[in-house]
Amino acid sequence: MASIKDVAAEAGVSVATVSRVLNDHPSVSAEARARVLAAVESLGYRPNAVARSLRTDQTHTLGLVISDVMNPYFTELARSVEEEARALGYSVIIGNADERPDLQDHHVRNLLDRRIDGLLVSPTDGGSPLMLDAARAGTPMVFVDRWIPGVDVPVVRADGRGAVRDLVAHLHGLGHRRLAIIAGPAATTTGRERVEAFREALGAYGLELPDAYIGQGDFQADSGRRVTEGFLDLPEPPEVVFAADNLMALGALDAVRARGLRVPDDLALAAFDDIRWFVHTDPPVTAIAQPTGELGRAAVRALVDRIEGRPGESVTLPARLVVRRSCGEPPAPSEPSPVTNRSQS
Amino acid sequence: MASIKDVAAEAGVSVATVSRVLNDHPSVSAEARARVLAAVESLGYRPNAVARSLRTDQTHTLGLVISDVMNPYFTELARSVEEEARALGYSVIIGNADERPDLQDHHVRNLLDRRIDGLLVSPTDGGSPLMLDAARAGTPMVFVDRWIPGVDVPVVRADGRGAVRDLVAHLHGLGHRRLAIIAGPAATTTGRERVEAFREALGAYGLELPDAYIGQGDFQADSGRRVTEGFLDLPEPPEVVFAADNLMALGALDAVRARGLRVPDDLALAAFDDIRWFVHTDPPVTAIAQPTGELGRAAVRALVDRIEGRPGESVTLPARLVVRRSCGEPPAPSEPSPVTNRSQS
DNA sequence: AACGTCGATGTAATCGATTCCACGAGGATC
DNA sequence: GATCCTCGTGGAATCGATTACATCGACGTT
Repeated sequence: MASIKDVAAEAGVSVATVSRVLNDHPSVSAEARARVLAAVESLGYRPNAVARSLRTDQTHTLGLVISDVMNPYFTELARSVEEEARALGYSVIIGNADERPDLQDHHVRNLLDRRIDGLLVSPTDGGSPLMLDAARAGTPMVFVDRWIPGVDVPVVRADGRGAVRDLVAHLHGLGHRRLAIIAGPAATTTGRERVEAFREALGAYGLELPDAYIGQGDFQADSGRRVTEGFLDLPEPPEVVFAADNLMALGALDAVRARGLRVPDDLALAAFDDIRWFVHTDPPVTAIAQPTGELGRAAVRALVDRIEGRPGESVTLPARLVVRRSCGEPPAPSEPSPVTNRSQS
Repeated sequence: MASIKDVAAEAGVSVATVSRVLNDHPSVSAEARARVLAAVESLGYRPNAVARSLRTDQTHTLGLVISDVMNPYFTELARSVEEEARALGYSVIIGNADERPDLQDHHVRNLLDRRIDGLLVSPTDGGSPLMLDAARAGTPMVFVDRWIPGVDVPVVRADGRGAVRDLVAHLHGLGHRRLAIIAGPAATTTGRERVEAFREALGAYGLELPDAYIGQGDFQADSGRRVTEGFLDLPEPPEVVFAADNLMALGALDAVRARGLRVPDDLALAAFDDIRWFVHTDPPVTAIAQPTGELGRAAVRALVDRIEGRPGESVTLPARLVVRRSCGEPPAPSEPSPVTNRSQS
């Protein structure tokens, strides 16, 4: 692979001049520039990003550590992050923690060793010493979706409180009174908050959230199945379960189906996180939709602001309820299929 | 951030000794080793991977360029790739081409600039000059899922021919005679092969695949919807559509639903790629399942073999048909729900 | 006692870029 | 005509590691 020296030799100039051409510094003669460019072309030269990074101490790379790539929500987040980063001249290295704190640490360490310019994290747990140290040491960092309280790092996330209230209103309106939740890990902010929001919203209707109706999940499908089975075995099973993420909702669907029961007749279901497939499940699932793409983009902007010396602000965007049929009663004409075109009728 | 010099100073030895300790070379005294380790600990020193890569000309990093992160099939592939790579001591940088050749080139260039040790590609098109050059220049490379004919690069993929034959047998057995396909881009091997396998399998039953029943899709949901609408508008619409990937199947489902029609009564549906959600769609979708995880792992092994100077072989694994209800008739007891437990009856 | 060997260590070159500094030529200024 | 910029350029230091080579003392062999 050709290096800058080869280009310099080919063009009959010094490496300094080649470098100047490549980084378009003003003081290079048109003639030298042309010769360098020709040499670059003929050798198929591409600057070595490793060497450049060593010298400039910038990698133009962002690290993104997400909790679970197999979760469509995070996939979409990752995609929007990469898009926005690319637009701003950065690339992204994704680390998948699979909801495991040890793996999360592995990736954070790896990214730090590679001297990424900044780190975007959706923490799996309450925060490992490693991550806290990195934040304290001044690594530009932004939390997205989930965060760690007490750390001075901007947070970009959705506030689901309003949407959860809407959901509970919807459920109450359908006559449901025994409402249960499949919670996420208590070590995560989203795990705790969604339970709290749910409890609060129930309170507004004079309803309780008994311990037996709080199932401990881990944001993975299997836990959703296990918890749902537990609910169904209760002497007085709930009428509705609210899964704190889409994978646990999938697990709940598995459990209900395995018993030969039906949603929503035997058990109603709602989920946090809306994904495309929820439109086509049997029945379509009522869900709380986050502005995922916007979150990813805002997080990148905040991080790049930090990296480039600007403040970098926290952002909170509202989530919204999308009513479908999994809690009972057809949505009336509340969600007509967007593709239906009745203009010619 | 502490460098090797700081460690050397703190331990009272030269940088060479520090480096020897870190790479556990034999000839270091126990005493020196202890002092270095203590200094490393107290400074929280971590070697700079950028500097190390520059010197050793290895990054211990694999590039993975996939066609579409939002496609669950590729997500699963990416996950297994990362897992196996990690086990072998490599990290992975993922580039998402979004089925766009220009984006694919962007990522390949970026990865090459970063001097990744090897490249895993699932090409979006017939092969850009950039990728062909890289292969010719000796960059360790392996194609996964899709490939480019005429390039001397190992290919790791699934052979769907047998499964497609099984599918056609199943459809024929259900009485379907007018079978259509939503094809992938002709520029991709999987795009072409699936059509060919389908046509061949039909031939075995004396059935034709007329041009009108070949819809041109691009592996994205929207194209599946568009093509399906076209099929439904035909004077003689097909009885079955076979989508060449899961996203186009999702689009087909959208189209059928938008018209107020039902699967499989009005139109039967089958898909290439099996994903978890297909169990819970309305109706559950009959699909061809690839051994995705095994493909990802085999691809990494082949690539690492190449990188480390061993041959690195092509691998072809069989896909298999998973019958559900989207083509008509309940699966009889052919696919009992795996969770159903009738031991106590 | 002289020599060779071996183990532990340090010095310095190197990887491929960027960038500070010095230098020479040419033009403007007085 | 001397002085001073400005512009274009090259030389060399630098980033943080790895590693070939040199050095030196201790020890074993004859």
